[in-house]
Amino acid sequence: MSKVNIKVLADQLQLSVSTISKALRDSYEISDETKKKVLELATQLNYIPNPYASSLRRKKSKTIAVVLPEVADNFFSLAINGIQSIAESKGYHVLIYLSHEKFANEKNILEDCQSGRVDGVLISISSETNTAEHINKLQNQNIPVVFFDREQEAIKTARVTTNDFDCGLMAANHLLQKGCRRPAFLSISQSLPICQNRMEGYKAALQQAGLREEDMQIVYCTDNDGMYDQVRSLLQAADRPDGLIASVEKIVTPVYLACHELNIRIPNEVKVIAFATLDTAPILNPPLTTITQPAFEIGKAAATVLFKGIEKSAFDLSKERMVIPSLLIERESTK
Amino acid sequence: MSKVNIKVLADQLQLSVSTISKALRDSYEISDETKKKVLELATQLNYIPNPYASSLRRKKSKTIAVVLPEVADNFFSLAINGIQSIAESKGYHVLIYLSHEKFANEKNILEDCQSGRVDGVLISISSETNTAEHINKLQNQNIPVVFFDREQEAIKTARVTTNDFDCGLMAANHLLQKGCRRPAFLSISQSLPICQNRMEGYKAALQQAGLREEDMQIVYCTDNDGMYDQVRSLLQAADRPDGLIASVEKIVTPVYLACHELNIRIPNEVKVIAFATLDTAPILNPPLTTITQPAFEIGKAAATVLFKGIEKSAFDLSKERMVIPSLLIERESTK
DNA sequence: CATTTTTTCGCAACCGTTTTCGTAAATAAA
DNA sequence: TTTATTTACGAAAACGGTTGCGAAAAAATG
Repeated sequence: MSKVNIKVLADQLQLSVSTISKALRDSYEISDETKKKVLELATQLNYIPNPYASSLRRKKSKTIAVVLPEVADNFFSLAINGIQSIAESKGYHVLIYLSHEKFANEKNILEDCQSGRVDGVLISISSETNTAEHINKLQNQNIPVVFFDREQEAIKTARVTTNDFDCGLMAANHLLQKGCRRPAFLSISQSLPICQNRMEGYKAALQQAGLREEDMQIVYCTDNDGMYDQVRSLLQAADRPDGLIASVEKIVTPVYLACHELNIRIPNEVKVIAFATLDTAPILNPPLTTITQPAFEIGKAAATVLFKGIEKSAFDLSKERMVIPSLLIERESTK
Repeated sequence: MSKVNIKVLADQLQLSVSTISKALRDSYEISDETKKKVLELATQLNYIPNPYASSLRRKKSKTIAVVLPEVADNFFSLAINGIQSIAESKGYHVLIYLSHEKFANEKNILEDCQSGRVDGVLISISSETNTAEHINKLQNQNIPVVFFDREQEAIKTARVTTNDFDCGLMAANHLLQKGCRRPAFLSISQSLPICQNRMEGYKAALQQAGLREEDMQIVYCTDNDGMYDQVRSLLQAADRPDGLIASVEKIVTPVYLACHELNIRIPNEVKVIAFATLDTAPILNPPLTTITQPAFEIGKAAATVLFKGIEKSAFDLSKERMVIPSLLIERESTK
């Protein structure tokens, strides 16, 4: 209701609008005396500057966009936490956009990001995304983009990921070491580097162990709803695997449910390891061995490097590539 | 780099800036012919309007704020999903702010929201919040505020919650019916209505069953990190409860861990029921009986009513009070 | 053909803040 | 005292759209 802006302050203090503005920004051009008067009246009248007017003039929005496939996922919500913590400390605001794993959505979102609404973009691409143009367009507008976790390989910019290949290797080796002879790999996308790299690690481990390519089972659970059925039929097959690697968190519940349903005991009949940051992992039945990604740290690191790109446009993001290792936490599901 | 704005379009088409603007907004004042030309050039040059310039003039930001205690919680992330789905359909953008359960943070956030940055606010208050002024200030600036889940009772505005009292009653009755004689209630706040209401339901149920006030055990787990220890010492006490009601999701893991650690079997020695939207509930050890809140629907409903308040300022939010019931899903933990 | 109405567009103010530049007064240097 | 410099402020033009109003041209009406 009050609509108190700089003009109101100026009128009441018999000063010019520009003087008020400078006083509020603590300019050297203004005397300490008037600065104090301005500050006092400002707090008294509860003056709050209009960010959009400021953005318009300064061409800085003090806002970043976070684009992700979904938010109901522990990895992503922890990453948001990390991002938010950095953004807050920098005085930035965070817009959240969800692609719901659809390329078309992601494209629309990035298009909007070209408007000047945001100073930079943090993105974890959708599982459908396998082209780069829509991201390139953003970069052409001089809007820095940083990938976290799910990157698009063709784009030259900073990325913060975890050691996916190594973890794929570790996960598979862990299963082999625990006695699995035919572990399967459950993926959600043929294009996502995280899935591909984890899978390559899996393949490498199996190869080193002397298994042939045709003995490796890789199942793509692309359909979110059909996941349970896919896992179920995999476990009902004659040559069913004796180990499962869930490449992302959301595969865990279908896997456990299918095993319970089919009376397949974990870890006796099938061992399970999952890439997940589930905090319920230790209380599952049985407790789940996880490759736990440092989601919070990834978010923080990605935001930190993004702000470097935002704050000095000379900064070359394309050289930045940070890998924060995940941890294998052994629990009952692979005992 | 391109910096294509309305002026560029105007120059290239030998038209005035205002004509371009009106054409883009499909004004009746502009002929179909020129509209077409403008649209064509606009798409050709990849013109994207500056939202802040528009916001400044029209005094509409097409943006809402979502203020919540934390995002790494299934309830809240699902609620965000619901909110986002409505916002997206309305062409609105969503700013996320986290209070981390601190009143001071929440206050700062809401202060910023008075700037004109957002057209409305959806909030689930922090567990520390027990005053109303900071929210009132927002309303005085004519910025509609809607509560979801965690409301502040002194504020007159719309709220979307679940049937907390009934669920507290249901939860306690369920335990009683399953044979518990001394169920305890685990809360996180003395001021949050959700906790209070659920607790009142619990008390009512126990009273109806003939238990006296002094036989009711109510434990406040306010410290996030100390939760495990608190639960542990509760379970080590001589008069330890034979049933536990976790009033919020994040209490679940500490409870299960403490029980496992102390070798207290669920449900034989202690039955557990929790307010939670955990999708891992069915695969916990043992599967967890939950009061499952309709988080997504609450988010959707809250956003929907907020937009009513935003779109017509005549709309009286204070009368809106929607209660979306939760579901008791029985599983092994209370068998 | 004169007059009224409609169609189509441009001018200019405006949203609230920032910033360049000019200038009067105060102070310092000559 | 005169000149140079510093201090402290104001006027006005941005930033990129939006919108009320006026007006010329075209169409409709009498």
